[in-house]
Amino acid sequence: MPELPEVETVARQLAPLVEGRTVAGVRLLDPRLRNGPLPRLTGRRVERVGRLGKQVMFVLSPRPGERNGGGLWLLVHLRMTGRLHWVERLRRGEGAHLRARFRLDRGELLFVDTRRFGTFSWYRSREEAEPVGIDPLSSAFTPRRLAELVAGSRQALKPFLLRQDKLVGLGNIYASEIPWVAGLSPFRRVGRLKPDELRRLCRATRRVLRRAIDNCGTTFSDFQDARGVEGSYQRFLAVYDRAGERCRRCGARVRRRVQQQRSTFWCPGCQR
DNA sequence: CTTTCAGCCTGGGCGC
DNA sequence: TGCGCCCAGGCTGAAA
Repeated sequence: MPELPEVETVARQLAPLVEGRTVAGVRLLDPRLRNGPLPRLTGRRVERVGRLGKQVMFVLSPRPGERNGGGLWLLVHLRMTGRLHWVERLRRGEGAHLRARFRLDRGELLFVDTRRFGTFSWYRSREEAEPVGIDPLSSAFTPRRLAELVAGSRQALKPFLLRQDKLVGLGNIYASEIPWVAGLSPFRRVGRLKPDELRRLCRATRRVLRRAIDNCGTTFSDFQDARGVEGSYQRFLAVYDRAGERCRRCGARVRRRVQQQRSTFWCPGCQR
């Protein structure tokens, strides 16, 4: 479920609970999580918890006493239903869909994932871990840069926004919300957007994401952040999951259409 | 380059 | 209550 704001929320809430802690033990309960032998984590200190694209990033110290050993960048991709949950100690009833446990010197970090799409990956440097797409909240994301990304592309706006090799972090909800805020139709060919429209798109992207982060993300059925608290951005959703309802801006009926196998929501009245 | 399709999983909601 | 279908905040690889 998580897109950039939800992942950012998880990382921010996990950071004070986990940073500075030392890994005391790891148990992978789902063999699908391994796309290779996981390096030894025991004894490493969690230096930092953050977000890299749509993934939660754990920067781990070298193992004490290990020769030539360096730091480790562990990325957790939550995909659709993954959740990272910090607990003082595992209680009964928390075992459902538990896929991995990271025991710390205080508390425990649980990875829970109903649909089992989530993945772990690890790298030896920040550069290696860095995604190719641009982070829309970074200073590199400008109308000018956006113009370069869309140059010559015939792709429709909404599918384009989902491309992680161009922009990292957007998913199906925000890829519908952003065009609404920008007043652009999700079916517009991105290569044909005018400079003024690209500026609006750029600004809308940042505004939507910032506001979503300020509200701890969007919560539907199964998203919970690190403490089990829910986000509240869903009350700001203008079009997503609102097919048939009135557009707050122009009063027209919001519509839904399947675009590249995924639901797109938009207002035909004010998105051009 | 772009789109479509199937697949990876599990569960909730709906109509009958 | 049960069954079959559709839906789901992500992504990949193969094929058209």
